[in-house]
Amino acid sequence: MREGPDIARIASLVGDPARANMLSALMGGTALTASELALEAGVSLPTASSHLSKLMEGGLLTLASQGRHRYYGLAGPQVAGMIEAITGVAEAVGPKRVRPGPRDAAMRVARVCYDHLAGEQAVAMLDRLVEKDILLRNDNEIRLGPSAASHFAAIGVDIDARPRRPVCRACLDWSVRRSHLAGTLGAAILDKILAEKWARREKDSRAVIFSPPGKQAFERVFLA
Amino acid sequence: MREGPDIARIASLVGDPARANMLSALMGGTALTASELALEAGVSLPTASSHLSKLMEGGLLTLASQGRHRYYGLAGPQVAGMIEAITGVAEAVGPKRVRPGPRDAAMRVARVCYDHLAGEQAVAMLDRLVEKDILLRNDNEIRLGPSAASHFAAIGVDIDARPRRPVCRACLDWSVRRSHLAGTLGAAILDKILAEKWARREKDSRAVIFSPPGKQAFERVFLA
DNA sequence: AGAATACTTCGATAGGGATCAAACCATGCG
DNA sequence: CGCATGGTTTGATCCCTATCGAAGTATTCT
Repeated sequence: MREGPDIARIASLVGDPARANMLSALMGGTALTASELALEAGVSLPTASSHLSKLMEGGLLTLASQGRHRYYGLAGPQVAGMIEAITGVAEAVGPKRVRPGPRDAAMRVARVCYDHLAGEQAVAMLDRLVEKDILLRNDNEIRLGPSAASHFAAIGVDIDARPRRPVCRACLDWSVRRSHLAGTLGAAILDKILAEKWARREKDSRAVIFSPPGKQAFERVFLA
Repeated sequence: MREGPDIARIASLVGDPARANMLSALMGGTALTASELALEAGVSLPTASSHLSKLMEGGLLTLASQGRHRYYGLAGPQVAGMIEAITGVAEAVGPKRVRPGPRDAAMRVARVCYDHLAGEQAVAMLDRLVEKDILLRNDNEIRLGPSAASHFAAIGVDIDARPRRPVCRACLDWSVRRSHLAGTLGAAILDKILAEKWARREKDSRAVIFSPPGKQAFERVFLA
């Protein structure tokens, strides 16, 4: 018998599909609420809550209460590194590499990340917004630039005046490994894209499909 | 719902105590047989066998058949890295740091690693043997030096002439994070230590306790 | 060939944990 | 204050899997 650090305990925490999904969702560095995580994991709220207590007790998560919202986040970079390592092995040994079908390709280009846009398009958009000093970025912190208010007003995107969660947030893109824009502004932009019918959501998938004219419009507004 | 690499599957493989113990035991880089791993994990042979098939199927292990012996080893450095990462988190969040009792201290000094000696004493011994060119070490590969035969004959340790497993092998020490000597030679030396009654095994523990004169004898023979 | 060793498969059991519905707290809004 | 919303707790169900004994297979030793 072998003692030492209880590695089985930690691994079994990650070993449940629901919890694994939650942890993956948190890999972006963005803290999420219990409901969001329940949605992400595909389980009911009580089940998610139970899982979250276990992850908390296991020391894998931190909790930040803001009013009636409780934001769960990864406990630290060491935990993130562990998830990374496990993900790496899973990718390597998972020869279930069904050839990336059209939907997977579409997912890389643009998809929904809970309430905002992710994928290559979203990464490019954030790059451009920072380049034009509309947003000011300092590592993972993103703030509105001086011209942000007028800019977003001009293109018809509402900036939440008194938001309950951050307006801007960097969220690490799973496929591109670079950040895209989350937060209420990210959500508002996705709303705009869907409202203008520049793109539609694929049924039962997170993929977001741009129509040809929609793509042009999006690029003119956000990538110009 | 979230797709991507099946991280829960991999994590749950590590998440069982028996399997976690096996994987920890294999972290030294030394491939072990099913019986050895069963012993290490504290389960019966059939149970161990079942776990090993699962680990194999999960792609975490490799199998090298040598006659009626089947040596299981970690599938590669990526897997080892993952175990390392999990171990790191487990150590960090495990505030169960009961102050190291006397048995734990003894474990650090000297303990049994299946059939050979591990711990500070064992690490020091390997260092000294390499320093004196009795063993020749190249990273994780250890060979007998020219004077090895006469040296070990002189101190009464038999070197297996036609061994079924390697005579020398580097095994990473859990507590010291440096290598000690495994293989048939490592086993023969442990035999010698116990036969000469320089030390005794603690009951129900891997700790090895040297008597004061035994310690002197050991140091004269192996650390001089 | 026969005995012994190393290991796996089969079968049955038992226990743990994941799940959800419903009831229960807590915070914010009007 | 009440009502709605976000979250947790409780309780009951059910499936999954870890476990071991016993029997089966393979390889080496004599």
